Amino acid sequence: MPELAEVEFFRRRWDAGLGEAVTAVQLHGAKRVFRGSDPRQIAKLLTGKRLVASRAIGKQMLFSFSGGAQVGIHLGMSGALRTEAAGFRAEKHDHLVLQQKKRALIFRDPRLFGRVRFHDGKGETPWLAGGPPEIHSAAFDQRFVAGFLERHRRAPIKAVLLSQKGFPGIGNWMADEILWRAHLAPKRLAGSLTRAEQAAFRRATRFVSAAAMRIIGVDYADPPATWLIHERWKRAGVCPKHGTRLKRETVGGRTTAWCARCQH
DNA sequence: CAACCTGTTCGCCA
DNA sequence: ATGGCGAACAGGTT
Repeated sequence: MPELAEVEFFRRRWDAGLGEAVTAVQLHGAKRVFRGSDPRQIAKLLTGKRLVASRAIGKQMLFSFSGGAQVGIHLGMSGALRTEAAGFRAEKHDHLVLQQKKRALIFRDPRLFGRVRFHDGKGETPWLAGGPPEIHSAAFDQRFVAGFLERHRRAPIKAVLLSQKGFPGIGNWMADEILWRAHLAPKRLAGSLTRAEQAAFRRATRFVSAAAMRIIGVDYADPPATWLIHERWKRAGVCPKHGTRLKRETVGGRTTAWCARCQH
């Protein structure tokens, strides 16, 4: 499920434990999700520490603990965060459980594409350094977007929009939603956009991100019925605007749905 | 049973 | 060196 708005939703679920100490850490060690860090070190250094802050950068979440320890979580394709009552016993796909006095914070990921990283707090977390501007930030301006499109001018716009180095947090459904709203066919080469199209594209990217954060990020509510998301996975999905049957094809390596009448 | 999946990374090629 | 692309990863769902 996780694109930037879903990431925001899951991050907030763990915020229930802000200010409180971790009394015990349970993990299923040697799991793929811990690749790149030692899960036993995570357990050792988090026990007794308070969860003091959290934030998200694109699809990457960062949880900060007293003493400076940082846990980075990426939800991959099927990851989720939730809370359960204190004393919760980890089930099959629960790779990391942080017990607190009043609740348990749980990371579950059946498909194991997600990832848990750990940093002891000395200096910047290396896996976040030097990333692109967040979509909602002032630095995500026309110059940045035009420059990124130019750099990837020979790739389809859909593939470019999925690149986390240019559009942090955008995933497959948001990309289709953005291109539909910007009236751009997914196979258009990124370098072929006119200045006006570039501007519409950036506007749509910001709009879909902001609206999704508001709607899905807060309580996982449904986007308005006028959005493409409700039609794009249906076998016989139609354009919300005029009911034209949507096209479906693999573009940029992912299943892509678009309206040939709206998008050129 | 086969196909499909809201993501990333790797190796190959131009 | 840089950029584009297909395969691989894994398990659940349709």
